[in-house]
Amino acid sequence: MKKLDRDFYLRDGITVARDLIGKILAHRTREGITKGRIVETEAYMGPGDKASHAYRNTPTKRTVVQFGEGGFAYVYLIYGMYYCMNVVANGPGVPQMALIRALQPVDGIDLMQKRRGVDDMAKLCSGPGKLCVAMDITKSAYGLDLCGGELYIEDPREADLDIVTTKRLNIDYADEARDFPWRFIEKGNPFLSVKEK
DNA sequence: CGGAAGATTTCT
DNA sequence: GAAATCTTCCGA
Repeated sequence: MKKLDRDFYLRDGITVARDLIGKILAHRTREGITKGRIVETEAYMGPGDKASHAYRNTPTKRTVVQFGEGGFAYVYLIYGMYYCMNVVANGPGVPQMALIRALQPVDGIDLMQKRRGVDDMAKLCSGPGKLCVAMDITKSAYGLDLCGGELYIEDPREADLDIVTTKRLNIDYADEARDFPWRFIEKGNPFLSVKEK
């Protein structure tokens, strides 16, 4: 299977987020390799997007990788308990990214079950915090090059995916940014973080 | 320098 | 519905 190359990431955050649907996220660790098919993402567009950590357009120790070149992993701790994995999009100086919200387990499922302490496939990676536990993505993955051999994304070249666009979740504080239609999911997929109504 | 709040999950 | 518990932002 072909790895996504740098050019894929050097586009705007919305395009990258939408195109990531159906791709395979892979993480190679000492214990073994885990892979998951991306079924849900959200785009965060930096300045002008109040839900983004880069809203103020000033790099901090935590967000500095967002301001670098696309194709790197942005991992951060949320609520002091869980990690969330993002893919940096666009070129240097443009803090846009795609948050990976849900995966469909593909490889290393026994490893995921062991890390999560859960057997139910549908609950292994159905949320940003969960999938990071299942894939063993922690701050040590911060800033990894997705074009490298440890953490990367493969392209299975699936055709005719049915992608649905919705509003983003859990950002009620972000005023008008709440209503931006920047969440992308594969229609009808049973591994989404929130079930379709 | 101190307090507040958040791109979440899990259990009651 | 609340707790767990870290990083960052903003006001004093």
